[in-house]
Amino acid sequence: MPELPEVETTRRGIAPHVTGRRVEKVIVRQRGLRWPVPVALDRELPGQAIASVSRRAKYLLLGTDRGTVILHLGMSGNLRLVPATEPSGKHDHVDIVLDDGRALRLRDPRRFGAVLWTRSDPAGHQLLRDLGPEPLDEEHFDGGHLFQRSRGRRQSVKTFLMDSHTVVGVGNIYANEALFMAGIRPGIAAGRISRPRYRRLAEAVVQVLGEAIAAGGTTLRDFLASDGRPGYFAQQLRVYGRAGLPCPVCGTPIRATRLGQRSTFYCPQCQR
DNA sequence: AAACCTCCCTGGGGGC
DNA sequence: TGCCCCCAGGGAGGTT
Repeated sequence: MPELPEVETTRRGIAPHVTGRRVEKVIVRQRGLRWPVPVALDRELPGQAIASVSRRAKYLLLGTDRGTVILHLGMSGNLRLVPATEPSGKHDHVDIVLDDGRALRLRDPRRFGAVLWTRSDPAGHQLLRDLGPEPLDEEHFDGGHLFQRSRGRRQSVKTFLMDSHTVVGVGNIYANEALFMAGIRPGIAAGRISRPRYRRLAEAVVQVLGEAIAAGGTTLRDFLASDGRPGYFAQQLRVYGRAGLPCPVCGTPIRATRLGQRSTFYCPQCQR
């Protein structure tokens, strides 16, 4: 499941190979992703040089002089660099063919991903403009930010943390992990958590995302880095998917529950 | 406004 | 072996 670390792993993998390359053509085999892949992409991207590969939240942005490709991996997507002649598989929906004989290939079995094209500043795009701060941006994300934003909120702290208006890029896996590391029970009302505890939570978010990026992301089923290799962070998960197994700190069996329609895992001893 | 619900999609796994 | 049903999940968009 691509969360921020998986998208960042992908960005780092493709950036050196893609930056400065010219797009030869765009092949769209399946236009029906989360939103239809716009025809303007096939019309306007070919001939353009890719000037930058950046990330905002879980969106990858390929910048050119003429516009920006906005890419989202959804829940099951991966983006790999392959020889352009490599036969496409069933769920290989879009190829961006480069001038060196390689292609950026989007595979996304569940088709929750997106490939969009915008001619104007992507930061002002409807999908990006209302997003909260980047978790790895020390200037805008810290415990004080979480504390301030959560005042008066009665929703659970886990749901609050996964809301992209609070902070971007923290999906279900890393929300579970960060709350464990901070010793906070996921179901507690966001507005009732103290400033010091939010400082610990912000630190845990930064730590777990950093660890996951260092491990190349988490591969549960579909995620592959741009070179086709899986991420190895799944082996380091402390609570996610570990219902009934011993807590890595105290040995108490991990509990599973649901919050906001999402599977939730916590240690009843370590998290209060 | 905040909080909750629904929907998009496919493959894998469990039950029978 | 095969069928059916449920579940996973990001996040926009709608409803209460």
